[in-house]
Amino acid sequence: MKSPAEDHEALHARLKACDVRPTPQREVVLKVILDKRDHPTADEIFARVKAQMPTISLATVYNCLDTLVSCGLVRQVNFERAPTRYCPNLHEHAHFHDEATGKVHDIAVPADVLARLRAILPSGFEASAVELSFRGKAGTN
Amino acid sequence: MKSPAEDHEALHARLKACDVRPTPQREVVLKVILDKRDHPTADEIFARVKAQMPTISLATVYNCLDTLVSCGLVRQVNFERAPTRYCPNLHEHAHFHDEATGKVHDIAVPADVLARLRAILPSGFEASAVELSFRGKAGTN
DNA sequence: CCCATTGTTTAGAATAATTCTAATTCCTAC
DNA sequence: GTAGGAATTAGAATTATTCTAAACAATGGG
Repeated sequence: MKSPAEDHEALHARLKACDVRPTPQREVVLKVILDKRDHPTADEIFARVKAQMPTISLATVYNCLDTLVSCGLVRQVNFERAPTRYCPNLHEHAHFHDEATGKVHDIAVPADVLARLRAILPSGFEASAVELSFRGKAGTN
Repeated sequence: MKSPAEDHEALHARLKACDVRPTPQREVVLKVILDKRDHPTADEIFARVKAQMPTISLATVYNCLDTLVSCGLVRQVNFERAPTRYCPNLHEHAHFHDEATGKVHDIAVPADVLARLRAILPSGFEASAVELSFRGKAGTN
C-alpha cells in the first residue's frame, strides 16, 4: 500500500510517460482502475471516482477512459452487448465471462498459443489486435 | 439458385427442424441472411427484408433474429461497440474485422487450435462459448 | 508577466441500437 | 368455431455513449 503522495507521484509519472497531460481527473480515473482490478464499467468507475472527486462529470470519465485506452494504459473489454469494461492488465491475455456471476476473469495466454492464433490468418491479413474471450462457468480462481 | 418455392420449402424445413414456428417473417429474415452472407446489421437486414415484405416492423426483425440466434440457425457477431452483426456460417470460425473497409471476413479455425484454446483455461473453468476475433488490414480474400 | 492558443472539463442535450409495452392478429388444438 | 397461446406491430422507453458549447486551465512566445 502506498501513501497518497507516492500514489500521486506514480500516477503522474505514468501519464507523463505516455505523453498525456497528467490532469487530476485522469489520475483519479487511472487510480480507481488500478486499485480494484475488477473490470468495472464506466458507470462503476464514475461512482468510485466521485467518492474522491465529487465534482467530476461522467463525460470527463469517458474522456479520460478514451485517453487512457488510446495511450495504452488500460484495455477495453467488450462482451456481447454489455457496457464496456476496463482492464488494467496490460499483458496479452484473454477474458472469461462468468455467466452465473457476471464477473470477468483474466486468462493468461501462452506466447505459443498466441503465435498459433496469428498463424491461422490467410496470407495478406495483418492483425493489429486479437481478441479472445470465453463465456461459461468459472472456476474458483 | 433455387426457385422461390424450393427456397420457401427449404427455409420452412430448417425452421421446423429447430422447433420454432416457421412464420413468413422468420423465413424472410433467415433468407436474406443466407442469400448475401456479408454479416449485415439488424438495420441492414430490416432494409433487405422490407424490399420483400414491406409491412414488417423493425421490432419483428429483432424478434426473429433473437429466435434464429437462440435456435442456432445464425450466429451473432459483436465488434467493439458497433451494432451487432449476423452470420449464417455455423461452423466454428473466427472473424476478421477490416479496419479500412469495415467488412467482416470469416476465418477458419483448425480443430487443434480450438482445442489448444480451450486448454489454456485453468481447471474448473467450463467454456460454453469461445469468441475469437481479429482487427486489422485484410487481404484479398 | 500577460496574452493567445490550445487542451481539458463540464452539464446537459442528442444519438443510436436495442428492448419494452400493449394492442392486435394469427395459429393450433380442442 | 372458438379459446388460448404465440407472433407481430407501432411506437415509446431505455441505456450506453457521444456531442455541443461554454467555462476553465496550462503552456509558450513576446
